[in-house]
Amino acid sequence: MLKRKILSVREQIADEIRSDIISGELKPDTKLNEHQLAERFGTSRGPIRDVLLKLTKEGLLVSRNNVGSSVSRPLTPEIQKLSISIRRKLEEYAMKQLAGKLTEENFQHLESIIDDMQSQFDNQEFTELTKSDIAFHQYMIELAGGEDLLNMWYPIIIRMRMNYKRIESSSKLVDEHREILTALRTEDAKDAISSIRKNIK
Amino acid sequence: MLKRKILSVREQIADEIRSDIISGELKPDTKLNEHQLAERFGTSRGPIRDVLLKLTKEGLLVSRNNVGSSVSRPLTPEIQKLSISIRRKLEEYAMKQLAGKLTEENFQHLESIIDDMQSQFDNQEFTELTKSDIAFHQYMIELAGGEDLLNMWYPIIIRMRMNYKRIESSSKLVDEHREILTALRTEDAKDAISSIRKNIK
DNA sequence: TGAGTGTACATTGTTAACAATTAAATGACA
DNA sequence: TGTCATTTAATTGTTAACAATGTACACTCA
Repeated sequence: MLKRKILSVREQIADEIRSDIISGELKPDTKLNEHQLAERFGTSRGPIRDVLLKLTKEGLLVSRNNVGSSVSRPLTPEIQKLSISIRRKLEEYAMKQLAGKLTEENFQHLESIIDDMQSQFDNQEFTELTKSDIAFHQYMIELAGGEDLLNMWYPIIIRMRMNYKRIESSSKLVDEHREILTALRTEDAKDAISSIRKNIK
Repeated sequence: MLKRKILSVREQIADEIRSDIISGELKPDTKLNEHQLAERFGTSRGPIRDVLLKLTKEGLLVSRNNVGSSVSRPLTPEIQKLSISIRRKLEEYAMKQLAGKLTEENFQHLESIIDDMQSQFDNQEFTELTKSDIAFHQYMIELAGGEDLLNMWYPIIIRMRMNYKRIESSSKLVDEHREILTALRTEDAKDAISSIRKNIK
């Protein structure tokens, strides 16, 4: 049985603003007005401030005291490259922990995400596809290292996605993820690691 | 001339709670009560909530909806090891950027931090010493990669410091930092990288 | 006795009014 | 006309009251 995750109001608001940023709907340097956001989501400014603080800590926003929050600029190519190498290290670690250790329930969950990805790709819903991609890796990260690993991983990957274009140019993405699952079924971590290496670039 | 940094009320509160956590005064699993904290710092609960959210994003606290925040447990040895290797990657990157490129003003600032460290070590003020240690590296990280690099680096190092004991057992710490500065004066990044490698363990 | 239910309390979540700060617009003066 | 001071408006920061939620304890009933 698939357990439905309950999201708090603030988490839902955060998700929506995150989507707007990685989809490019909110462009870099756009200033976010607390009052306007409160109106848009039908809440007071309190929860909005919480969300802005959270997104700032994730690197998606830049905040200045008494001035406000605005959308971050994309990473420089150097930092982007560094981020990729760090993401690799984190996910290779996760693969090593998980290889041959996933339950059937885990596989089912991951496969259902891949199914989502397939239909999102077919329908050219690239923002949703990006979110599914993140969800897939996030699920494994959490399984492998819990909240601590997630706390290291998440800000890095979410920030990288701000200048993510590859997803529109390649149809191999879904296959790559199927390959990761196949590799994880074996005890040997080497296959898993090489499959994740292929996927992260 | 040394510019004095102005800290907002919330930043000061965050600093103090951070200190309490890395010093061990606030032990793992201790629950933080918003009302009590508000009273302690003479503010309302609003700013306190902001701080708790920030520290949660840094990994020092764990929060559950409608329940509250409590101090995180130390990292497992595996994750700690992984954190060290990532921190190395980040700081080696910084060294590569900075070698031979620091201004005299930069050196002065870093040397003044080392002086602080020396006197804190002499007076056995280990919590303050840890904070100076962080400040030293943080200054370089910010110079090398700005806010983006800092956002990746900070949660990792601050979380690691929760189980930091080495600082009490070694007197080489101050010397190691002097060596880093010496290495940074040369153009060749290799010395800088090897000196930072020695320091991070 | 003990599983389940209900109630009271403590704590977090939300709201709207108010204060403080910043950025923009206005006007005075050289 | 251009620069600087002053005022004004918009925005963020803070507060305290109120609402919603979760926890702990007492109670019921088999």
